[in-house]
Amino acid sequence: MSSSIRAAHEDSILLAAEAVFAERGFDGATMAEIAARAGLPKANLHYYFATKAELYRRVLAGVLNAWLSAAGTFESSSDPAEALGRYIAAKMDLARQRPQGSRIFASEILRGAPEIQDFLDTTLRQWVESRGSIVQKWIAAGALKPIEPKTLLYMIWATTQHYADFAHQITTLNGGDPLSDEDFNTAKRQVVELITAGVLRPGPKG
Amino acid sequence: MSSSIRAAHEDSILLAAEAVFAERGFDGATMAEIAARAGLPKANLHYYFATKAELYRRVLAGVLNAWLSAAGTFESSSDPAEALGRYIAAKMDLARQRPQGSRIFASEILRGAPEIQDFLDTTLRQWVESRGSIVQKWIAAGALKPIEPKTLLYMIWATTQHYADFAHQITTLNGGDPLSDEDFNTAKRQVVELITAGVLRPGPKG
DNA sequence: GTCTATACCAAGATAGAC
DNA sequence: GTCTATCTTGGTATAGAC
Repeated sequence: MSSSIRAAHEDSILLAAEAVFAERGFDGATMAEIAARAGLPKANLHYYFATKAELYRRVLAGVLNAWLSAAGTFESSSDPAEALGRYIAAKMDLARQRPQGSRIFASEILRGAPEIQDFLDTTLRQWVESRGSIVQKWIAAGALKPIEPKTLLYMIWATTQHYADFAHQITTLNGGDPLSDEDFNTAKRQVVELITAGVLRPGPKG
Repeated sequence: MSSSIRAAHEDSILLAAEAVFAERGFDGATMAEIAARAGLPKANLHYYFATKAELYRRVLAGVLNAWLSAAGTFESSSDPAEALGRYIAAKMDLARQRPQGSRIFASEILRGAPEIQDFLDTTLRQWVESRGSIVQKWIAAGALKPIEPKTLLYMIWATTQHYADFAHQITTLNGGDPLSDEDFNTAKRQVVELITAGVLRPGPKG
């Protein structure tokens, strides 16, 4: 490794930045707090990342990568119920394992997506088009009820991401304790069942 | 009216503040921008609202009132399908008519609800408990599939609020144009059908 | 190549004018 | 009672030291 100090410091800064951006949003986050969590003097951050916006973009890149990874689980190969169930489960797992990423994404959209408009216009749009076609195909085959594919996708995104973005509210309504693994897994199963039961056409085979 | 100047200025400030807080979040919003939109010199705002936080709290109060208004449509009187459908429709209408309020609420939860923790702990918690009991009753009566009531409520909140909170993403995926009234009403109908079809027990009567 | 003292600016709040 | 010139703070970024 050519410069292990740089690599190590960049890593700890990115880790700290992801946490702070998730908790405070872009404007609420301060370089001082990120530096403190990274264990570095605040002025030092600007040596590794020229501006706050650049650091934010680097964090966002990691978030979008994780999103794409989960998005890849939506496959046309298997039957609709299995494909949808797998995708919903993957999105629930992502919300559970990387809640900070989901919150940063939500915050970015709320602000009008100044930094990820390109991602929305290209990658996301193509993904929605391709998966929308798959849903249309399933509908045409009589496996799903007729529905605008985007309505289904939005419901899946909204519901799964809610467990990350509104975790604070969920915790409050859970008596102040974060959802246990057991409760979360129950929710995951019920979300999968509720959505699939809602869209699957009740066929002759039941 | 004892002081119409005060009343008029407070109103325009609150209106401007709601828009700016929704677009930029608490930290991103500036008194200068709020003042500009309200058509007042910036320093003047502090005469009507001592601090930025106080102005924010006043805006939040209006947002929570609108939420409560929609929440009141969840009634135990009618049958489950009708009650759920009515509530989901009311939440969709709220998201359409007051998207800024939904965004401010989302942003506040993302930040850990520093200003509305009391609302979550008291009003919201009681509401969830009472409506959860209704859902439990419907399940016991065999009208709904067995499900944790909160899972259902979270799905309704997440999906309906998504149309306000992620409107920018939805617009992008709609080719750059905001959803038309027609498209939105179609989505509303499909969301109602999808969720009710997902939770209603397929009874002998069909 | 790595780090820090310092500059500069924007934003919220106040003291005091009208 | 209404409004504004001014202060202060805290935050990003830089110029320059080690």
